[in-house]
Amino acid sequence: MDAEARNTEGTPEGTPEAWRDIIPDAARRLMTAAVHAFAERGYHATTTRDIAGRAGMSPAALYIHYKTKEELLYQISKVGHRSALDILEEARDAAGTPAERLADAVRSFVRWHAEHHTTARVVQYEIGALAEDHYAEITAMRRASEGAVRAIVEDGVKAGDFDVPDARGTTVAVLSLCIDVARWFNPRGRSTPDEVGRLYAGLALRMVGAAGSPPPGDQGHT
Amino acid sequence: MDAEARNTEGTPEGTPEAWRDIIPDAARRLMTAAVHAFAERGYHATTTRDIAGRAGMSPAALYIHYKTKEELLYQISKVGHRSALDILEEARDAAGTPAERLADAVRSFVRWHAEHHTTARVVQYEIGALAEDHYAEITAMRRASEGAVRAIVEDGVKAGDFDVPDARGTTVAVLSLCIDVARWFNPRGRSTPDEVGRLYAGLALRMVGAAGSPPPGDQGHT
DNA sequence: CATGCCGGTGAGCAAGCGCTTAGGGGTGTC
DNA sequence: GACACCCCTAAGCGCTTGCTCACCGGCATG
Repeated sequence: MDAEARNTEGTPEGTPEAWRDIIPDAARRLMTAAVHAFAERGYHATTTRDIAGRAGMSPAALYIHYKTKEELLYQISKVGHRSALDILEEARDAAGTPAERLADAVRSFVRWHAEHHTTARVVQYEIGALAEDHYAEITAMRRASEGAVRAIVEDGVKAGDFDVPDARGTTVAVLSLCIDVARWFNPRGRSTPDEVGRLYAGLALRMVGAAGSPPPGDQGHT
Repeated sequence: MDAEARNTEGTPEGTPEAWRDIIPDAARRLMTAAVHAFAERGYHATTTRDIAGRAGMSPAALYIHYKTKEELLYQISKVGHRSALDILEEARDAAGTPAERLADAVRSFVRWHAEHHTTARVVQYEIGALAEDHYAEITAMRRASEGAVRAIVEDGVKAGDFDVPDARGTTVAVLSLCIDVARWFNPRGRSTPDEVGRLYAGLALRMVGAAGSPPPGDQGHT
């Protein structure tokens, strides 16, 4: 037995809302089956027989809805990155001080990575298995994500609210911190997605030297 | 062509010092070949023929020195985790204030992940492919790493130097930040391992609310 | 009832996988 | 020269892989 097989989900975590509109039903079932299989074992270690089996279908059924196994990964990556990017762009365009917008971005981005850590793991760690053109497309979305966060950070610097000598490096660090949640988060562990989100929002504010930011975890809606 | 194949190293990054004492020579050549192959394509996508080919040998030669492909991954994981753990424990046991020790830990831990990002990628992202007993052994070393960092953080809290409401969560965040360097670091990118290390040491000090910590990147030996 | 089509299956193909085995060439010892 | 030893190779075994293809039941339509 592989170590990854041990890493099973307590709850199947449901289906991200973004997948509701994937029809027909069989295509969606195959997609969620693929997400769980890819997250547990990795793309290359997952067989098309495994995916089809989880969806309660024969191996051949997969190819009625998807041209190849790689196309399945591509669709998952696209939907996942779209969700993540929406979160960050919404925070970037929201009203409020830079500190509020950064905290909001980190809180919801982290919460997404924790709640949908199965999807997030595939989205963040399996892109290397994409074909060249698909890889380029996804990379563009990732650059857009970084741009959204950097915009908030630079707003804060301009307003004099943040103290950041290296905006680009600090942005990478903040995003990196959020993304890595997908690697270690365990739904049966000590903290809920909400708790991690609030802790991390506070940590991010400290990282950018937000003036008078309270200790991490103390700010928020509690 | 896979996206991973695009992710080639400019310089082959040499061989971590820890591998000097792996003999015979052929075993070491196979090991470094495996590290590069695993880092580029992932464990499951790498074939034994590929590893042997990179080492300039026939596929069968691999099995003279290693029982299985998995044992190769296990040896790499063990050597890599040993190096990383040594770095953190050295910083934990060093003299100096908690702030100095934390900065030192983060700086050298990050530098290791950037300089040896090929090895680090395998060490951090392929452990799921280990067999059950090997996985357990490596997991113990990872817990020890977390313990070393938490010890420094708790020292700082006790001394009144740090302001950390959630020591365990903050420790996870700091370690997570460092580890993720292996995922995004690019030796042909904007920053050197040393620059990232210094930036991150400053960010970590801010995360723990170290009293009077200067802006990240400004402290250090410059 | 006949027809066409959508969404599915069972069987299987060519290729590639991890790993084994029989054997061979170079070197040191006597 | 005979021998043993180590390191390595050529060939290939048994199996799994991603994917295909001939076929079929259920259902709407005329």
